[in-house]
Amino acid sequence: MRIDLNMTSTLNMAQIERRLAERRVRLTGGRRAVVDGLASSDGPKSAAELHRTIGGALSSLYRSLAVLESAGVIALHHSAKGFVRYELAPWIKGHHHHLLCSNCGAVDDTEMPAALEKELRGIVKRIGLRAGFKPTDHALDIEGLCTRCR
Amino acid sequence: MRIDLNMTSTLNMAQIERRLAERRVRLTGGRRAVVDGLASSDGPKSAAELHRTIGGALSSLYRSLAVLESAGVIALHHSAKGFVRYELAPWIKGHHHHLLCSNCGAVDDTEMPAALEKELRGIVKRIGLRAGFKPTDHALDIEGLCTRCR
DNA sequence: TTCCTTGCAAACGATTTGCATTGGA
DNA sequence: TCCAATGCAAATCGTTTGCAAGGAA
Repeated sequence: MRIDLNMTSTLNMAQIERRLAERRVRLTGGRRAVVDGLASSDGPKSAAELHRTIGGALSSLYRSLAVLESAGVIALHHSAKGFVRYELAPWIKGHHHHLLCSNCGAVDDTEMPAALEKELRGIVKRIGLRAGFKPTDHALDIEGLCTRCR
Repeated sequence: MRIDLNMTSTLNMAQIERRLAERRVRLTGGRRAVVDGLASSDGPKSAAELHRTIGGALSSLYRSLAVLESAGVIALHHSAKGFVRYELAPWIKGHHHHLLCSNCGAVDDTEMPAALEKELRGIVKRIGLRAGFKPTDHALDIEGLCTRCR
């Protein structure tokens, strides 16, 4: 489920720039590299993976990630194996779920058809009612074998 | 080394003992304390939380966790905030999902009614078909406000 | 005895922080 | 100019490992 880089850089990049400007957060070279790196990815990327393509000081990368996260531009994802990965926030790349390959460790995004997503929201809502819990978000991780490994 | 014999079910404990015996893994005091600590919990516990009640050396606790995990008695859970928590394996406590409170950080287990769980399995299966992915397991984390915080 | 487990301390890897330097508005 | 961003090195945090001592079979 590859995100179209051009679409992201034309349509969404303007939104990202506006959001950062509103919060007086500068979109520096390093930060833009992070956004681009994540926008052109099939799924969430770890700090180390980003660092491999971006270069520069690791600490600066972490600082960029922290700034972008608190500005709501990127989100953290914790894989089943405990790896921390980063991805563009849902309002940019859309609500989606993750396919985790138990063989090769790959994490891929998957957008669900609206009907399925609606059904899932219904389930979440009903669980909330049952448990006296007020759901605001949900994350469905599916583990199994990816296209390449099965 | 404090050993708490507050086990949820003698039945489960017998199964656990049998499984460990089969694999020639000794159920020592420290390991039993881990199992008891997890059995008496409403949700997954972090190593630090377990250590607070169990005592002893932290490294021994981690070793107990590793042994029990490779014996299939406990499972790891990575919360949305990146905290690693441990819980009894699904074959002991049943398949369930997690309610994550975004206010107080609590993680609670929730077992879904069979009908809902079946519906969820259906969704997972259909996503797998769409993406050419062969699902073996799934994890649904619901974020929101718990009973106490909402 | 001979494994296996434990405790302690040191090592480790990922991430964070202090501080001096650089760079853009 | 001035404040924010960067690089580097040191510090920190959770977790793991080496090794010697303690216990059970």
